[in-house]
Amino acid sequence: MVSSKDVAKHAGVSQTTVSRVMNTPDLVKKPTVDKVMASIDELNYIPNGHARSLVQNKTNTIALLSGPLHNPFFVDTTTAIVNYANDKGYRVNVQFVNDQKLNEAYTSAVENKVDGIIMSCILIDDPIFEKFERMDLPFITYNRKHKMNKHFVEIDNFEAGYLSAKHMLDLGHTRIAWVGGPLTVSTFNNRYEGFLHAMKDHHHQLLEEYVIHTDTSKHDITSAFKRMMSLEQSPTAFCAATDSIAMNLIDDASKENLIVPQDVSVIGIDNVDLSSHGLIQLTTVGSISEQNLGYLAICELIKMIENKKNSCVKITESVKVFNRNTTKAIQ
Amino acid sequence: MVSSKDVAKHAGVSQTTVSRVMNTPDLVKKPTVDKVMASIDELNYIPNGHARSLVQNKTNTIALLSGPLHNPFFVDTTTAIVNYANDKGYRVNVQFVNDQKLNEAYTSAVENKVDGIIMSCILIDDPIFEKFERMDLPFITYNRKHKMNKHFVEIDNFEAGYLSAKHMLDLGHTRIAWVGGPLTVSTFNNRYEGFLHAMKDHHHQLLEEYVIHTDTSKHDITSAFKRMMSLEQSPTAFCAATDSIAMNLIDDASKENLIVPQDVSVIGIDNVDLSSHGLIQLTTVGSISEQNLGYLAICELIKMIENKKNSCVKITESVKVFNRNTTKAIQ
DNA sequence: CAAAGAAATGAATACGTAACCATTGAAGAG
DNA sequence: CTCTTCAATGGTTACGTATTCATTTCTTTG
Repeated sequence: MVSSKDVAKHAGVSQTTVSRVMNTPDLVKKPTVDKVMASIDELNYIPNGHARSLVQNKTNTIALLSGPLHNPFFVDTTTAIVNYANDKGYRVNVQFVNDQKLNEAYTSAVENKVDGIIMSCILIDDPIFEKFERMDLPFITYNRKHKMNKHFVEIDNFEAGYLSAKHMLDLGHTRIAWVGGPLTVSTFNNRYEGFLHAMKDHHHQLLEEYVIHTDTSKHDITSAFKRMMSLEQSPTAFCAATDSIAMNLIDDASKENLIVPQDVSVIGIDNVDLSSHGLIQLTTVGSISEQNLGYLAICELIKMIENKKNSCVKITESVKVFNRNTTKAIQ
Repeated sequence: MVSSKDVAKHAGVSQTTVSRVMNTPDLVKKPTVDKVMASIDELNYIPNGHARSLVQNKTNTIALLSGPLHNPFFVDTTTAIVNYANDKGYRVNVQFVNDQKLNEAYTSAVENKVDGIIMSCILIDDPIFEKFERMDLPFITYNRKHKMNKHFVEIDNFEAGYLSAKHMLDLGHTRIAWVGGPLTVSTFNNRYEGFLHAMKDHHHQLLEEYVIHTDTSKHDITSAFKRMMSLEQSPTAFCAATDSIAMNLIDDASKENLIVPQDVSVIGIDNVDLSSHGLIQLTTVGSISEQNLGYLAICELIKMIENKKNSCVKITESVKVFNRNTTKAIQ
């Protein structure tokens, strides 16, 4: 492996000068620069990023701990995050984390001395939160948040759940189901709370069988759908906690030869890019500004890294219903 | 920052012993291990991956240069690649590369001294290919391949294009269009060749206006679609070079109030996960084994890294038509 | 023309780890 | 009891860079 010392020898200068040519060429006389550059080309020299990181204590790398891409929400956020970070000169280490392998992911990120961590996957009372704070390692969560209520970007999840239920109630539905996720996650928790609150505000009694908190796996969602549809009084409307769940439900419905929205109405939350696709046209609740949460978060994270400002980020985007073709008034 | 030297001092041993406790604890007496571990816990010591990489010349990091995630093909492959690599103990640096920023992506990967590179985005006669070979840096391409015809995993693209056209011909279509991508990319090139060959084999004359090689952007595909549909004799069947293009075409059609497959038939290539979704049911051509190309590629890459075997990987998966609901016989 | 200051370069060092070689002490063989 | 072997540990160095400080050379100015 050819190092800056090799280049120095070849060019007849000191290693220091080679380093200067790479980083602060203004401090080096023109002919020297040319000489060194020639040697660099000839020897095919490529600086070693690890050596640099070691001495500078800066890696230009960010760890992204994302949810799985089969959820289109994470497709949108991952794209936004990686592209913005790359534009700003940061590499991104991506991991798709299920809640089990979380600790493994944390340590991998920390060992690698990343400059910052951006993640969706954090539990409400995850102990890692304090660790990061103690380590003075910039980090931010998007979509989910920690009970400490700091360093997050989210949509107004309570309001989203509320609007979701209200939309169905306004359409005259009375048999309204909730298909959500684990309540240990702030997102699902708050959306469900909003849903409940809307039902209560409209003096609407909620059947216990109409509420299922899945583990968000396709399999679990399908079995939830089947269980509800086999009830004597099956739901006519499904409020899904995410667009991903909504799309799974619609898939399930179509495989049972049910037509959406004629037979059942489905509404999601997130307003994922895919939801506006011609074939899908999912009615959903999403940010009014239509700003990508991942984008908002990575902007803030990079600000934190570069300004070293400790200002505490708390962003909650307002939401509205995007009325498309998967919900319909009951006749 | 607390280093192994600090731990050593705190535990009253040498730095060497601390290193041994971390890596080869069998060589250290039990009480010593315990003492050191206690210090590690107390001081909150975390080893520095860069220092390790520097001395070992091994980073446990792989660079993934993927196409953009709005193409569902790359959603599937990225998931497979990242998860498998993580399972095997490798971190993955992901970049979503457009063909312009390719060189930037290369150098970022090389500077970071990754253990290997896995990429989709390579042009047929990309000079980077030889560079990697000269550097003795393990790498593999998936989906696309280089003219050197080495280190790749692909489906039988020629056959895929052939079957795509044949499918439409068998359904009785005569006005068959091709919507593809840049011919500088092996994938598009070979698929188009296959398409042409099928047309020729069936003595079918191809109209020039029925062939458009887009830049694969949504905008470009839409304008291609509009251009063709405004022809006096517009196509009744679209062979799309990828599922992503096919789904865009279907989206365009629906926005012009055309019904697929009643008004126009559309077939894709890739058999992306999303294509079997209940709402989409895209007819497409894909690998018979239904193995994810990204998975196949990352397996091979890690073998190359760990065995240091120079065996030249060439995998071409056979294909078949997955007949779903977006194509229909002409009456 | 001398003094002072600025520009250009080099020598030495630190970053944190793993690996190599050296040393110590204990156990076993003859 | 001595010699050999082995287990356990420590001292030192290398990895490749950026940085600090020192030195040399050039330029400016009174």
